[in-house]
Amino acid sequence: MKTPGDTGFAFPDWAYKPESSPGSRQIQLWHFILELLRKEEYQEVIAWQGDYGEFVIKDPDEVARLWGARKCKPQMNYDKLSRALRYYYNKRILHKTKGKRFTYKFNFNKLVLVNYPFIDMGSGRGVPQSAPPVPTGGSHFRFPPSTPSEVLSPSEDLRSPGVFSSVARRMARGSVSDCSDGTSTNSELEEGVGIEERGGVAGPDRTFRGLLHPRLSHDSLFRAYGGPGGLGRPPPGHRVHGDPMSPFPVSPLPGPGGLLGPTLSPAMSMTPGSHLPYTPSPSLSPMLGSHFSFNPDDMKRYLQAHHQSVYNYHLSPRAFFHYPNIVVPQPHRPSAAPDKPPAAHPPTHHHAPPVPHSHSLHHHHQGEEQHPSPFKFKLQPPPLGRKQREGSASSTGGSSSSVGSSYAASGLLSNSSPVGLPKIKVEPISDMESEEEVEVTDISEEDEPLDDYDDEGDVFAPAHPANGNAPCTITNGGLGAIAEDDLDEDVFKTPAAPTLGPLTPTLLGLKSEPGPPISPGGTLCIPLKQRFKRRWNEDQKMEADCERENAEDKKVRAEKDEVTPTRREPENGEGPQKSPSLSLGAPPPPAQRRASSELHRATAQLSLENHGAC
DNA sequence: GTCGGAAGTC
DNA sequence: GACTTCCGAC
Repeated sequence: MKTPGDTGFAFPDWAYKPESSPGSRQIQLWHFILELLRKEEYQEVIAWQGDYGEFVIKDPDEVARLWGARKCKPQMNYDKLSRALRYYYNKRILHKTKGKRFTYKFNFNKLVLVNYPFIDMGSGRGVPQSAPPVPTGGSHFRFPPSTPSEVLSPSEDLRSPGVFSSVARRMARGSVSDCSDGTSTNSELEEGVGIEERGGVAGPDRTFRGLLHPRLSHDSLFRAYGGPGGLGRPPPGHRVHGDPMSPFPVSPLPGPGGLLGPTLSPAMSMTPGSHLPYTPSPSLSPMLGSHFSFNPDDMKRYLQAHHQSVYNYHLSPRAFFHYPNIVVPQPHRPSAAPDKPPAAHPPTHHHAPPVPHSHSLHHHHQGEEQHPSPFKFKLQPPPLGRKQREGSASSTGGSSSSVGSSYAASGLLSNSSPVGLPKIKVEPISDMESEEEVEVTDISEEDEPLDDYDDEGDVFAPAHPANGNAPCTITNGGLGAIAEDDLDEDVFKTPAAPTLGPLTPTLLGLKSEPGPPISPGGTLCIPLKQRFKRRWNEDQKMEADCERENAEDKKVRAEKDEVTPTRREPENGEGPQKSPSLSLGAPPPPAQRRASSELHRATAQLSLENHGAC
């Protein structure tokens, strides 16, 4: 059985520290697992096994019990604990080793990133105090050296908590539970770290500093990996080509028996293909060559890229908006570099300027649609939603390739997309607006010709004053969501039944445009033109009827006139007093009615000219 | 044994 | 947010 000391399977100290659990003041399960893994006394309970980062829970019940003790959950059992572990799957912190019972594998990529939310990326986000140094600017990201003697002086060896294996050995004692005393969530580990740090660096960011001794230069730190030739060259025997299991284009981790040995975090190499769906970054493409570089800039770029891959499981453009210089290659990894637009990504583009943050991009997007995006995106299009699939099936244009090309060409889901491009769902700012967006899309598809898509606006939406582009404006977040799996179906599908409510104004404004608007009172407000037309039809019909009646009337009158020739006078006098159209029961003489119709017609025309609409 | 949804807790 | 609890499905 391997012990952390034997195998070197030990994580950096930050990984064991509860405060390195972002967003949680309590110890997290993966921390606890690491904690157990590093303690020899629990080797019979849980231990590293197999591939790097892989561990097996030898005694599930005991692990559950320990976990329950730590969390003061006496009812804890392996079923529950394993459920918690399974939640790590989605977080890419852990994954299951299939076919091996009780065997899991850490994804160090994720752990690094979780604990290195570092990359400032211009967002102003600070590095957590508990986080180790990160490869930004003057900081030197450091993975644990293989042995203290390789890199560190004896004093450094003693002081640097970065020498994980030695630390781990010394740490492997004491209680696991913090439930009883409540004084420490990581008692013995913190104790150990504290011991070291008492002799070394203290302070709120002691871990950070502790991991990066001031005396350690970048060169000295990475020469261990770079070999005698300095940076960029692996030592003899070191694997040169990218380890598919490694987060690095060329793994800093040697294989078993490699030069660096297992003192590197066991999980560093962990997550292969499924978690590394692409070559870290084309901007690192020089690293794909025959030498590996731990150049901090390269590291930074790598980690930036990987930051995306891990945090954004499906290369959501939402995140790439933060790092627009990152071009995500298509699956054919080796050709990633040639895929790059040379002009946009010259080799000298390594030292990319600070990438604009999402906010600035947002701004940019809103105000400068006419300008081609300076950012080069090469993102896979989101999976087609149902509606999209149906649409593409029925239409000749809008192939999936055009989706991709539209993404790649503009870098933004630009409204300047030519007709024929697939209609792009724009993620709303809120769920509520999502509903609106769906409506907008539906409307535009069904009721509006493409010509009506607003070239000036941000979305494909009918150019209608009631539309109101505000909710349709693409935000960086909104755009990003296009590629989000979880949104794909929801966003693209046609809502079963539009729910009125807060959406009503927008919906009505959009949907009702072709039809008659609804008056505030709820009655249909028939357009004036239509009303006059109806009136005209009525008049025409009435006129025909009246002429028929008139014929009979004449006949009757002729008969009556023979008897009472003066009876018609008063009847004629009633005519002007009654509108012929309002007095259907007693129609005026034809001439009068004709004059009335003419009057109506003239009135209608006049009204049409004077009034625009209802 | 493993998985993941759902609801609940803190 | 990070589990915990329960549970049905495979």
